[in-house]
Amino acid sequence: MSDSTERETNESTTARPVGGGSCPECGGILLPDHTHGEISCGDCGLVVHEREVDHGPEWRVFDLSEADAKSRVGTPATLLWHDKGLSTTIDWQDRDGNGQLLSAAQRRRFQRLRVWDQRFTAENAQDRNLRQALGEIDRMASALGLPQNVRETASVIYRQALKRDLLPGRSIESVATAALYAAARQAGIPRSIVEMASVSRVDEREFRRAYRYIVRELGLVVQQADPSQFVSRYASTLGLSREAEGRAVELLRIASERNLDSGRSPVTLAAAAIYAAAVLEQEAITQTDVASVAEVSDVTIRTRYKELLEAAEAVGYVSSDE
DNA sequence: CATTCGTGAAGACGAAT
DNA sequence: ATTCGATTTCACGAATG
Repeated sequence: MSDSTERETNESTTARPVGGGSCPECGGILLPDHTHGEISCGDCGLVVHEREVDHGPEWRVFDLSEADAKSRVGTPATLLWHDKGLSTTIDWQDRDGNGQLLSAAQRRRFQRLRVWDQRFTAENAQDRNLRQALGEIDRMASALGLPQNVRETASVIYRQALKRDLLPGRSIESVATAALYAAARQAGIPRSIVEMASVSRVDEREFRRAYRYIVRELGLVVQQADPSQFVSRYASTLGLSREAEGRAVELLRIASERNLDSGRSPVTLAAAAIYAAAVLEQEAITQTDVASVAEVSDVTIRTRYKELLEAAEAVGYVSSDE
């Protein structure tokens, strides 16, 4: 786990741009985005790392996802492999109930039956899995007010996790939550980890673990959430003015210029900026109010909002009084 | 009296060894 | 598996208004 793990609060991981290639999910053309150093599928919009995609005839992988990378060679037969053939219900031996060998014609016949048997059990199991997951994604997305396109992206991510056999050992619910969280961030309308956990049936810990896992294994590119994306939502539930909201965003911009945002949670920064902006606009809200809306502690707001104000003064955005 | 401020200790987490 | 560093939180008391 060297370079592909990305702290939620950190900058995006590096990826080398490349042209061509096809989407591992839907087979569409991959489009390089040079400004972000990432690649996305022109058809389904999935964002993937270049690192794990074909770069030529050589297979060269630098981290521990070698097995996954190799799994991309050859036909995608994962549909048939969901249980690794461990639960075959038709005996593999070409013998009848008395141990006699079957005739050639019967052997062929049973061979076909086996194939169909596996297809049915595999597809049914995956269908059930997918149906439940999609239902959960829909439910959580509604509760969080996330639009349809985010749900679709989440379902694409979930399908890929399912296809890549990432589900065993993890609950459907945790992966569904993780997929939705990632999709919301990719769409630029993030929800906080706490918000996700509050509508999910799994706790924060489990969902975070699943999220790390699928991001790493799927090579998902999820940019750092912009703190200002939380501002308008929190500001409006607090009943702040447009002016205060604008100031909060400006404070965040200044903070980011001075690298005050590295290593800090976007939610914390947003909360601090909102409070600082309210002070500047002389709108009466308490640290506790902001803390409860953003679901961070008031202590953290204290430590951050002063930093923001200092930075703003240094730039001359506000004078030292007020 | 409510709110804000300051501080030390503690928990959690990712990164590195 | 354990350590390390940074961030966030908790708990408390003092200051402010």
